[in-house]
Amino acid sequence: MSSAGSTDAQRSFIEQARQAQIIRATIEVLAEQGYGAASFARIARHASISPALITYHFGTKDFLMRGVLATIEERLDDAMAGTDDEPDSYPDALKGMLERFVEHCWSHGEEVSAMTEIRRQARSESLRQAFSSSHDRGTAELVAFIEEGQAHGQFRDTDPALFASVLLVAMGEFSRLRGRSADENRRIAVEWASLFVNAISATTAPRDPGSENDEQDQ
Amino acid sequence: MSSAGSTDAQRSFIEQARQAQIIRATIEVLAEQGYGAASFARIARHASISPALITYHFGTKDFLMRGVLATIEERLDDAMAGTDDEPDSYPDALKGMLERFVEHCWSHGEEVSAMTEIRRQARSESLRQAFSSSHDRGTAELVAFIEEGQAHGQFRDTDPALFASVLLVAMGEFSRLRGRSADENRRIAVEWASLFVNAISATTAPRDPGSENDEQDQ
Amino acid sequence: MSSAGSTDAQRSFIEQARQAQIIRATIEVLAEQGYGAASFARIARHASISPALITYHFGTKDFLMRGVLATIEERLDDAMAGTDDEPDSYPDALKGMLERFVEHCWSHGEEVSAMTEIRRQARSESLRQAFSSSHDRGTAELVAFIEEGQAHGQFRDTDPALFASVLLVAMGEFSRLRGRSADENRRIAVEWASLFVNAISATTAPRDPGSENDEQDQ
Amino acid sequence: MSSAGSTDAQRSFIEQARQAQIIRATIEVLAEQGYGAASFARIARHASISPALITYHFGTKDFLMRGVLATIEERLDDAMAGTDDEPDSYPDALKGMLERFVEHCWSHGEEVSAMTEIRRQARSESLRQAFSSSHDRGTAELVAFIEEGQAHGQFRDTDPALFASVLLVAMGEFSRLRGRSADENRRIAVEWASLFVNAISATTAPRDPGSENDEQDQ
DNA sequence: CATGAATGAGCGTTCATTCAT
DNA sequence: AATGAATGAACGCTCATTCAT
Repeated sequence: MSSAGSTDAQRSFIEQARQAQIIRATIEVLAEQGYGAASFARIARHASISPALITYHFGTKDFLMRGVLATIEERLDDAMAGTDDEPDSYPDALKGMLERFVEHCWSHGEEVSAMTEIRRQARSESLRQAFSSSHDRGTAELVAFIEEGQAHGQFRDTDPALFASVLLVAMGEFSRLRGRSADENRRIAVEWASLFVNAISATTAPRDPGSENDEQDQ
Repeated sequence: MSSAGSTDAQRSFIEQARQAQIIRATIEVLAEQGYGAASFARIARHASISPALITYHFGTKDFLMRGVLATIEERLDDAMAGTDDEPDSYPDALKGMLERFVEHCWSHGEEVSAMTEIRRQARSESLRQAFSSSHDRGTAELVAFIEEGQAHGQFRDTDPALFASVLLVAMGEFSRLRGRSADENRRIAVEWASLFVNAISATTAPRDPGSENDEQDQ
Repeated sequence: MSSAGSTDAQRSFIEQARQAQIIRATIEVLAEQGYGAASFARIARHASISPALITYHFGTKDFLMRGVLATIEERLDDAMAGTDDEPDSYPDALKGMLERFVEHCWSHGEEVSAMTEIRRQARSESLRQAFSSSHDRGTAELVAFIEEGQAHGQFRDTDPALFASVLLVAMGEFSRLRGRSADENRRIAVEWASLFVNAISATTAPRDPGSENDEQDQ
Repeated sequence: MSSAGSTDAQRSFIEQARQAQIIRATIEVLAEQGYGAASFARIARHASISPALITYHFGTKDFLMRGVLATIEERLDDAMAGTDDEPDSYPDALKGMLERFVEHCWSHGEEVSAMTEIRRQARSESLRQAFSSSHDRGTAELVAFIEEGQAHGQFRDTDPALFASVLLVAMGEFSRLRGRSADENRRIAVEWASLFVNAISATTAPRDPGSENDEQDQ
């Protein structure tokens, strides 16, 4: 920690930088050309390095993809975490979450595309496990959230697991919806989010006076 | 050999039969093992023919996939066409359409899975065009239908193109939602369809004067 | 059998010819350059074909090596089989066997060298099995033969299994012993064979009158 | 760094220690996993060092193997040297030599295995030379010894060079003969040695006084 | 003295495609 | 109409070796 030698840190730095560079190149190739084109040769060409360097830093293609995946999911989780101030209602909370997701899709579109590519095509057991575990976790959180909202009468009485599945699928495909301008993108985001918020929100006399009390504890 | 007149027809018949056989085998391999495994060798083994025969009948892999696609889409279109008796309302019409779609997904699951596989993985320009053109056509029809429903006050006033896109994406991914029993599948189908019908249907007294205030807090 | 079409036979002929050619090339590379150099690329270059053609005909390197092995062992077994006229005594029978072996080593030296290379280096389970089964069979035959000779008092009372092992090892390495001329080779062969015949033959007054009767049933 | 005078010696010491360590690790990998697995990476992992360090100390793989070989042969030569007290007869001397060899094979089995691995697989010119020169030297010594024994009438009148070759080959392969227990090993060793002693010794009533005329009938 | 970083060559294998038959 | 034979390109991966530090 206090040792003068920067060798360790330096080495670590180089390795981390290389790994980050390779992961970035992999994401770009995945997003632009698809999983089928994401060979070591193409990724390496994209990063202006030798294909063997990828093996050197990641061992196998499987490890590379897992590294890519971990990076992407970490950033996505961060982006989805949201701010500290709690929204007033469950629908608002859902809306906020969806909008944060949309925001991240646009600011880090390549990552989401790449993640989708890996999910769709990866046949290795370890990758499938990685996906199914993160998918299950995401589904579980979403289901719990929906059930809470239903308990408060703010969400329609529909099957939470089904809605969660549909929503997650829609999120997985959202990056395809792209407008022609930033403004249009913004409008699309808002409408897209409200589409699902509407679909799940309780309908009859929603949010009208007299039922405000059920929003207090959220 | 026997009758000169039947040569042409015979050839044509044999050719069609072969192409159909190959397409069937391709669909099965795509659905069961994924695009990455759908090599000529595997398809040919599945059909008990020689790999060269696929090239002979389709020229390139791209043409094969386009042929597969055309076949699948044609059957899907037929299935979606519906009966002649018009439903009473636009929401009912939408619901009927979605249910026909779901029905087709289950009765021809392999085809829909295969179509999804091709859409996801195919990177050739011609296939992308094929997809985007059929997507555009589908979107256009759906948009027209939604606009009609909106004009009749039966559909909520949302962006028709966006809703169409979301719905088409959801349909493309629907085959993933699969329950554990036939009964559960039926329930899922009904809920899934009504989810989107609800999302687009005009709510009772939607947005009429007196409830405008519910948009204020977002 | 009587069908006019020669297609089947022809196809089979081409395939057999190619396989034989590849096996021959493999044997040559193995004998001249060793197992480590016996890559598909080098074998193919040696046979003036494409490396992929080896995979086409043999599937995997393991299958190729097993094919090579089967060919070599078949020819060796044929050569060792000997003639129909039985020798007079066990030592003579042993001597005849060893001389036939030596003869084959020189007329098919490359094959024996190649077999040795494969045996030494092959790490695949299937190849090891192939070798150990053929080795066990050879050992068993030899042991039985020695025990018979011992029972007739013509072989020295030594451990048959040990002698068999030593002899098999010596045979495996025999191809290294090579003189400078055909005559010298012939002399070496005779001396080499008699070395082991002497080592195992019963010493005290062998084959002198009075013990002739024990040679009758061999 | 501390004392200028010890730099040279220190370097030399460290260098020797490193080289010895690497050679040891190489021998172990060769004996346990075979030549094909003896890559720099594996050797280095076995020695808990970096692969580059091997190149640093030995330059090329060829030099490394030559170093390994020299070490092994030196130890083997030491072991074979025997004690100062001369045995009574040439057969006894041969027997003693073979038993010393066997002893070394068991106490330094890994080295002998490693040597065998290198001999079998190494194809570089320099290594072949190293082997053939040591082989020639061994043969020459053995031939001289046999000729001496023959001159004293204690060894059978057979080709000394051929016997030497056969014996050296048998020694090279001896490490394969391994029993299931220490006792069995001891028995095997004795029988193995006496097999060759018998094969070369003058036959009837050998070595006892008054039977020197027994060389007539062979 | 020692190593991490990096690479070009080579490995066995799969692939879509060509072509003579 | 159909296929076996054949190939070049590409794949993920390991290798011995180089070099800056």
